[in-house]
Amino acid sequence: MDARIASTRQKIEIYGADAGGLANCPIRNVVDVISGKWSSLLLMALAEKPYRFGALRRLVPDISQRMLTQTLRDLQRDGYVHREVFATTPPSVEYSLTDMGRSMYGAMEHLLHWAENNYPGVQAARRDYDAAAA
Amino acid sequence: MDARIASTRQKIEIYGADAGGLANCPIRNVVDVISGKWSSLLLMALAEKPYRFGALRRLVPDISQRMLTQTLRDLQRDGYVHREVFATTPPSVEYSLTDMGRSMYGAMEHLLHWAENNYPGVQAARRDYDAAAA
DNA sequence: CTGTATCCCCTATGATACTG
DNA sequence: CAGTATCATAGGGGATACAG
Repeated sequence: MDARIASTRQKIEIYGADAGGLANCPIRNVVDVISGKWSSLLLMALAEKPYRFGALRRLVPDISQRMLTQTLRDLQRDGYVHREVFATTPPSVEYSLTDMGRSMYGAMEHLLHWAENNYPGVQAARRDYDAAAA
Repeated sequence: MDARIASTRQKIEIYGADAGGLANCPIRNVVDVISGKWSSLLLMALAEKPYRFGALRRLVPDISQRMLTQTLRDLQRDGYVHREVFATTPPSVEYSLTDMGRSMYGAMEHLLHWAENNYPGVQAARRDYDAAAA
């Protein structure tokens, strides 16, 4: 048997069923964060340069304040985003990618680019599927 | 202004706010599918070789039949997975990656590998964050 | 300016039972 | 074997109001 097959099967079995179920699956733990409704957009923004809270809000106009706060906190908790408070009046807070955040973004960037370049193909497949179903 | 910044800002503004909101965002449309609870695991499996329905079920033991069916159908609809029915008795169905599926998986693979290799760092960041909060 | 605190809804997922 | 149908549930996400 191909070693790669055994390897992947093992990974799936390990992370799929046993202790803690998927809770301990690295893939799940990382993908979960970037799969939030706003995470990829915010990571894209912060990959360019640091932004303040209000600036991010303007950049992603239809995000609610609650979700902006929460998504940033989640990204910070996992070590992707650094939060720095400046004791100005009124206070300002700047968000930026950590080294780990940049590293992770470098890995997910491939997928984002694929999405942009191949979206027409996905749309076409979807149309075909829906047409066949009708 | 850096052209890359303008480019990304434009993307975010385009996909963030206007016609249809995020509904027409390529990134969202692609990431949504792979961000399902089981999608990445199933894509990993099918990237190795084609599998039959029951085999996938055994490979990912804690997926419900309902979710296996639905996830596979979603992946098929977007053109990542091919579904082939064999007129045996009882009938058997084989799932495999399409060319587009393999292409997409090649792009997301970077992230999956990053996750496996850097999960300890994420866990550490999480511990630190939680410890500081307590 | 940068958040928290509530309330509410909707969708994703699960459990179970049934079918060609 | 490979699904579909139905019911139930938890949590993600939005709207709004309040606070340091």
